[in-house]
Amino acid sequence: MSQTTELKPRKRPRQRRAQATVDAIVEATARILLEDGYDKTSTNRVAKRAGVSVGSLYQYFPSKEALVLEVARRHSDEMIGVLQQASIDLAGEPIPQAIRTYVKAMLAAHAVDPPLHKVMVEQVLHLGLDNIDDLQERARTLVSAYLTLHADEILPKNIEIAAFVLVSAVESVTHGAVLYAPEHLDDPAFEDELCALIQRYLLGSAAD
Amino acid sequence: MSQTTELKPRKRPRQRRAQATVDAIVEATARILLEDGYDKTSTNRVAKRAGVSVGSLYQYFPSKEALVLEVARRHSDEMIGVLQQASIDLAGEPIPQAIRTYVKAMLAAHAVDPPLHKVMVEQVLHLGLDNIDDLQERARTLVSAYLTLHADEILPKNIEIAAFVLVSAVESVTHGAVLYAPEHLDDPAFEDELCALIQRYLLGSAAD
Amino acid sequence: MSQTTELKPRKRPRQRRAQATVDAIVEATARILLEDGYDKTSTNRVAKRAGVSVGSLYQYFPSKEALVLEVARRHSDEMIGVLQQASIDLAGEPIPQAIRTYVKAMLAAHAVDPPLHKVMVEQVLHLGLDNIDDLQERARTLVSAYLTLHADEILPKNIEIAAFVLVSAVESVTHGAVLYAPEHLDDPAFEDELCALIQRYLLGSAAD
Amino acid sequence: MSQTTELKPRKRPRQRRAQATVDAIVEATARILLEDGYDKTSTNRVAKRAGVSVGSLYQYFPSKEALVLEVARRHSDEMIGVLQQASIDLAGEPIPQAIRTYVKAMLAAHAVDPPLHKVMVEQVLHLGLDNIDDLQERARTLVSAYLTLHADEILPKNIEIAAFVLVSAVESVTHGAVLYAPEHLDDPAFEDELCALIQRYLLGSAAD
DNA sequence: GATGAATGAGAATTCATTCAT
DNA sequence: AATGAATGAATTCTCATTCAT
Repeated sequence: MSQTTELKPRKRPRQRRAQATVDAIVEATARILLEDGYDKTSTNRVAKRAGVSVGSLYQYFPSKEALVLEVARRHSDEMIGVLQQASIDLAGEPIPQAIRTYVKAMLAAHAVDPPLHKVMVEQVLHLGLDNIDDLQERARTLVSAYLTLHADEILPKNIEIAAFVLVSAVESVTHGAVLYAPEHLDDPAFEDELCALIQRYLLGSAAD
Repeated sequence: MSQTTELKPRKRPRQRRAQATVDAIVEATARILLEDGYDKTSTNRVAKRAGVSVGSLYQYFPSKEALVLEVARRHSDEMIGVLQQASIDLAGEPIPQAIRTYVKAMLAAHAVDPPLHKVMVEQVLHLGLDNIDDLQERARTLVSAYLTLHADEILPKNIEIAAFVLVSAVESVTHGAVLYAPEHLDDPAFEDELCALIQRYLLGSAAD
Repeated sequence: MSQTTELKPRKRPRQRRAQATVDAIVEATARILLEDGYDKTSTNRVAKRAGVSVGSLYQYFPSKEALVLEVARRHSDEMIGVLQQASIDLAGEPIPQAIRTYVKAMLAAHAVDPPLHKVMVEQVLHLGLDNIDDLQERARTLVSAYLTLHADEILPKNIEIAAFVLVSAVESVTHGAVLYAPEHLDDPAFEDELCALIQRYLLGSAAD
Repeated sequence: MSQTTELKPRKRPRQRRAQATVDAIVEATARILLEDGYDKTSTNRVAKRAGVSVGSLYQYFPSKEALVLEVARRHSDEMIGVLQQASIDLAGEPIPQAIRTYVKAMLAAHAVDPPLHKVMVEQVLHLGLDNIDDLQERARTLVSAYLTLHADEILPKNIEIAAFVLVSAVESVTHGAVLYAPEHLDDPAFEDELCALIQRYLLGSAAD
């Protein structure tokens, strides 16, 4: 499970034509990953689907893993982008509103491309890429900072554990909904319930 | 991602010697899975490690996937066993105690064999086996039943959503601890915090 | 030029069928090497020519290089066998006769399979196999020992250098004849001339 | 082993800048050849190392082989240059002195660039280039001519064979020293021994 | 029942060479 | 003249699976 293979993209495309090639390759990878999963995603097939030669693929990506990693990175970046946006608003908000912002952001992040997200989690996890955890790590940092600022308003004493619990809980509930119960995602009752979970955890039932 | 391959073990071993063979194969699989991950777990290697010929392996397992699935099934069975045990006690307990029982059970279930659990999740998820979700499904049933019985004592109105949220939250926090923060597992403060999360979610802060 | 690839044969064939397979593979390799040289000797082609599958080839040889090395080893062994035979006779003979024995042996060794020898030297040298030098090394040891015993009968004072010069000279003249002037090989005058070269080097012209 | 590829340099560079480009390419080839051997010497890599584009490389060399051949040709030319120099002196010298001149010249020729020489022999021989033999051929001509002039002063009767034996012997002893025992190259005893070998071969021990 | 030799489709990857810009 | 993106045939090697012994 060690990583001997090179994982970083090989060279930056300089010409516009090259950038188009790279994009086509990455998109083809994502599509095949979605259709048939990691094991059946062969580099030759990706190349053919992208309308380029395998050679071109290897000009920009040193290995199949690097290629898939790039797909993961792009997806992860999009999800993180959504979170980042929220983190700005959130900072100045009072707790109940901040909770709502946070939950909405996590739901929105997971809504970016649920099928792709599912593939990343189920098919690509074993590559050992940290992109997926990236989101949680950033969320943890964000929440930790916020809770520290509001330490005397909340019930939990150990902020580190609280942040871990809170982020894990929201992530997994959201995540579970994406994977197994997508109908919950559009249900406002579901969002409310998640907010309630956190709010009571942090503040007790007083706020209700 | 469709499943064309046969997944069930081929035939029950009837003689004791045959049972020993099967066990050796399954254990060798688990060990190799742990050491090198799914991709590097080849049937020939498993056979050699188990001290039998590939032919024998295929006498009992119709495919590599079936083999890995059996490892997953055994692991899953153990975890579910732990939960089952708790579900008996839990039924008659008042909410705060039931929560404690449930959380302890989930922590215990994840403590059965954390490294193997990690491998199952990271390396084997993509086989599309439902074993892993099995635990959650059973937990959901259990929790759902319990909450229905205590419906008028708890804050959440929609029991289905509540059960989903609660089970997902506990599972993922536990799970996250197993994978990324094992030090939390032995920390009683961590267990307390998880109990607090649920208790306040169900009852508000009154119980504190 | 470093050797990261595994070079030793993978596993000994145990059944007779397997031994036949291995032999077929090695012989096919030699034939293709002779016909088209190292670069065009592909493992798939060898397998097809040997009437087996590539898989079988890789069951016994871990790499293309290992395969070619085995051809070299077998060839080298044959040549060394011829030398070994002579070394027994040679030990007890007086110098002029020993020279004749040695020269005859070297010519015979190079006559084992001249075309294959040529291929080994021209196509396979770059693998860094020491088999080829093996012959010279053994010859050097043999000559060194003999010269030491007869040290007071010969002109050269430094036995190590004398052995080096003598072995190199005979080897290369023989070798050169094999590669570029095969007509010399059957010419008794050529053999005589080689003997003369050594004899005068060791004893001066007295012996003529 | 037939040569379908074009081997001659494509076009003479006319401008000085172009000549510099060609030189850079050839030098880069030599360096990579030295570092990593023939197989790992790719045209793209050579181009990058030379600081030009592959396209430019193919402007001057029609194939990889042609490129390597040019390196060989330059090296060979240098070695031959050394020999040529000696051949002028040698012509008028008496035998013992001529032998010394010849041996010195061969040692000097092999000292031009031993590592490159080794690469040429070990890595490039299989291209079937005759450059390497060039040196021997010229040496043979030179020696043949000299021996013919001095036919009645020497022991060997068959001048052709004598020249072959003599040139092969000196070449291979020198060559062997370059490849496997470079410490001998600077040892005057080694040079003396080589001279002795030839002198006694041609004249008997009288001259000692 | 067991063995392990044999299979061969298929995967990843390279690299000499071309050609549009 | 130069560039470097693109090509794709070809190569090495793996591994799940079968089947004769």
